[in-house]
Amino acid sequence: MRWSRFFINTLREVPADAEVVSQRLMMRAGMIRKVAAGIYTYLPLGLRSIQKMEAIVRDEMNRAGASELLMPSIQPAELWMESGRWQKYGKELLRIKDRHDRDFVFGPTHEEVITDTVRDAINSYRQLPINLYQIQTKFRDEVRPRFGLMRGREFIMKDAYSFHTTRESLDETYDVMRDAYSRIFHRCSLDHVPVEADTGNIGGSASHEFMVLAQSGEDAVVSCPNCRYGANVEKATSKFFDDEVEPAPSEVLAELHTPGTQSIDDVGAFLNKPTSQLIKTLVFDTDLGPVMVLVRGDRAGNEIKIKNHLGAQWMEMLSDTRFEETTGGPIGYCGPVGTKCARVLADHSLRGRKRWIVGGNRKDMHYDFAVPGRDFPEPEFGDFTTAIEGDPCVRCGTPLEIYRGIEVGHIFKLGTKYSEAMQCTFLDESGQRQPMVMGCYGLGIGRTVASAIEQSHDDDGIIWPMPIAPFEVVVTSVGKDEAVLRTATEVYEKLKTEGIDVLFDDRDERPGVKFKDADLIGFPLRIAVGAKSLANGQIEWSFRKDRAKQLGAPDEVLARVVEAVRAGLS
RNA sequence: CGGGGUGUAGCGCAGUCUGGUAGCGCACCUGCUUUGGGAGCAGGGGGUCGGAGGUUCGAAUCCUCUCGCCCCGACCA
Repeated sequence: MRWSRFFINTLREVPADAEVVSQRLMMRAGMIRKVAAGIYTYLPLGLRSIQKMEAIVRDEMNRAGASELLMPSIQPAELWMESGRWQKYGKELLRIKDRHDRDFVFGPTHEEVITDTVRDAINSYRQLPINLYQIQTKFRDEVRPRFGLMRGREFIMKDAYSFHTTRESLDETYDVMRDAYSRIFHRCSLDHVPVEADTGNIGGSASHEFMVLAQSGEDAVVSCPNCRYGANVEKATSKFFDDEVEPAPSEVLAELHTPGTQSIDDVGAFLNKPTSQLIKTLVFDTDLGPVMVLVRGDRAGNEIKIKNHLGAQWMEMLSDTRFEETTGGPIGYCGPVGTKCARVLADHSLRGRKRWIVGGNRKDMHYDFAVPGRDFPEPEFGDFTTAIEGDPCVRCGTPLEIYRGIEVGHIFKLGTKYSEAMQCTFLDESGQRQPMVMGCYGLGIGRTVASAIEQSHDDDGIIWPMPIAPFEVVVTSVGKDEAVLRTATEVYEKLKTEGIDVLFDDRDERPGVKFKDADLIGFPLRIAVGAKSLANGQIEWSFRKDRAKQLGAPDEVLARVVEAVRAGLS
């Protein structure tokens, strides 16, 4: 491809709303263009990277034994009512009506359609297991889209769904898919880690997320440097720590006058105690009624863990306006003694605690020496806080590390949630009708490409991993000298013949402009043909990542570049 | 959904307070010079100032309504 005939529009100035590196560079390099909030055009350069990513994913999915199909992006509401998600999914689900006023959705995911497809086509255990995937545009009406392709509303996703007769069969496919995911990210040279995850809206039993490690990641993951335990902090458990437990110097519940101490830090400062010695009380409104959660004063409650423990459909922090009537005490002085909440939970870090300093449910008042079971109902203990750096690993006790990551893939063992709701069944060997056991496997195509940029760039632009670079090589002609143009053209043609993805920068531009553009777009390899070195029969080549220039005769450079591309692809 | 901002040329911005011929930089076009890391000079094209209504002799500017977008928070694969 010749640059002069290709559609590339690089920007010298940074669009004002670009927040993260990948978004800024993709916009500047002319890969994407924003059309509306969270909705982008993939310009030719960007599309090439997207398509290369898709090709890698297809290759690995096919290798893993999955069959590609393509489902509609517009789906009838009936299917979503059948699964129950028409009610449950919320505003993120884009609902639309057709001319007959019938309800449809623009698919954010495809469990319903695939389950509908499979239940019609498959009736016998002989036809199972089966694994189907598609690469397709989804729409999720995110509250706040941001970060370009990393959190768009419209995005391209690979989603696969597997159907089985048994959980063991699902486990096998799950492992095969997990390996396929690792291969995919490995092929893109992405520094990634699979972690245990919460199943969220999709549901199911086990689930892993694939995280690309990057500063700009929206998720935090814990990782054990010793045993490789990894988990999203939403989910991560750590051993409970039974640290410096103070004995209670009194056996009698005592009132503590604590004027003007709204926050846990205020109380700690007033009593001259570290907040870890205090107990923080959180109150949530849920569909099961108000729930009180007690955690160590220096820890943050983890709403996902709490919600999962309760089995609640919805849950949110109790609003200020309803606080007093619900708990019987003012905000800032809430505590379990005399509470109106039906259920009281406590984080397992409090299990061995002897001295409980808690809110008094009255303004400017706390209690000291409170005893669970005596002064307030014995709480339900469990893991209700978010793990932090240095917590002991749940498996081996080693201090955990915390990283930021971008969730590029998420795989789930769904079990029979959808197959039961939608009667997707098969007849087993004994003629018994059983629900199929399902798995589902998502992978964000655009997000993966963006995360590659987050991991690999410098001040001047993108540094593409070879397999997803829009072009593998750029040939830059320097100057209008006839011999230069002739040699550059020959080099370009020969690379094409070798099957290399090469862009020939044949524009009538100054060298500086061409080099800056090449660095910005980030072609892994560059060949520059200029009059000075050509006078000695030499041309120049360099890698984008270190820019170290090497000279050689054209045929020699060609051979080296072809070799470097092949090495970069394998 | 709550709070805060912002909308002026393809991109980045000034002008709005104090109403009076719509500006600057980048990009684009023409010419000359220049040519190994985003050139210089000269000339040029491009705007119903987000939209609707109002006040006024006169509105980018003041008033009312509306829409889009951005940031923070809450929420969420």
